Amino acid sequence: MSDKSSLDGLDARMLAVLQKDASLSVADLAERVASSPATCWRRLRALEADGVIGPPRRLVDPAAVGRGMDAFVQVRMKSQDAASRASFARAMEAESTIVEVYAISGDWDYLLHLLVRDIADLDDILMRRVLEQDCVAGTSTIFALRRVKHTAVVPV
Amino acid sequence: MSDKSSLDGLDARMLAVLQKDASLSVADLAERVASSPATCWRRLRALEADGVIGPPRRLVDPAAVGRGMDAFVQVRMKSQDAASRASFARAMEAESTIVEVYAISGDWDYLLHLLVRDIADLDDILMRRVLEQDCVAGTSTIFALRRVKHTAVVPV
DNA sequence: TAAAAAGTGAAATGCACATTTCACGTACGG
DNA sequence: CCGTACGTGAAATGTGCATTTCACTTTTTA
Repeated sequence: MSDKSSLDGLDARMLAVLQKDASLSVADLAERVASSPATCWRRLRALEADGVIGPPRRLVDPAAVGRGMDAFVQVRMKSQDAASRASFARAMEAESTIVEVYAISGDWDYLLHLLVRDIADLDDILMRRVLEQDCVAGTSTIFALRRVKHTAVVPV
Repeated sequence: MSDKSSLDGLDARMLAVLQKDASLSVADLAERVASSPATCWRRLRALEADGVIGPPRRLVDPAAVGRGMDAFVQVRMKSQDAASRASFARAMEAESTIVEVYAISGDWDYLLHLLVRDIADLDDILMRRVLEQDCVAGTSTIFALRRVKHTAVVPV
């Protein structure tokens, strides 16, 4: 897996299509990428087996379910020992509102991406799931005023 | 569309499943959420029609295609007039490596999320697509050392 | 240059699956 | 308390589609 050696032009074209719409039949996909159904079917299975693509998924529009606000929270830790990191990671996993967590370079230790209902919601989660952690020293919050661009498409 | 009034428990259960795996047949989905195929099929179509969910998609693992590095770039603008914003937005759309762009509160004007091959790649895009813009005053880059959590699942 | 290995595509196969129908239960408004 | 309107689910329907086979082409390697 993670074997990039086998990514040729056809794979790239297939991925470009499938990242945007995986509802097409193998035959339709084949036509779009100028290949045959049999070949596309085999490539598709190979991409799955190699872990390049996951199962088909239905992404939800956050705004349509009342989670229209993006918030980013930078976190500084008191200490960075293994126990603290593990406990912090566990806390992050437990909160579904926190959709992404990165360990980062620079002044802060972590960057969190949250999908919240409103500011009150954010405050609640910040208090209850982040600041409560005794390994956390402090945080800084950034609100998104607007989504200028938002895509789940990885460039191939 | 964006009509949250109609989101009941069954819809929520369906969304929870479909966000993770939309490969199931309507019959299998029905079983998972304790409902009937006919009802699930109708709800599914309604969720599509309301714009709550998009078409099925195959998400790509960035690391598996040589885009294993997440970078975040904060951008400050010289001015925030409509022309600058539009031209900046256009530049962001044009670069597929920049997967997310938010207009943000705080010291900076924009937050960019990039999926890059390596630091050289990031530097190249920063120079060519961001700093070259004459509406851009300055930037600050944050590297992700590690993905602690990463999900495309919007909490329902 | 020849033989082996890997990939391709047209066509055949069968079955799983979306979609519809219909009768029924339930909630709501007057 | 009754009628309308809406959501439900079991069962029937046809067909669209994944999957395989096989002969062929291209690439590799010795």
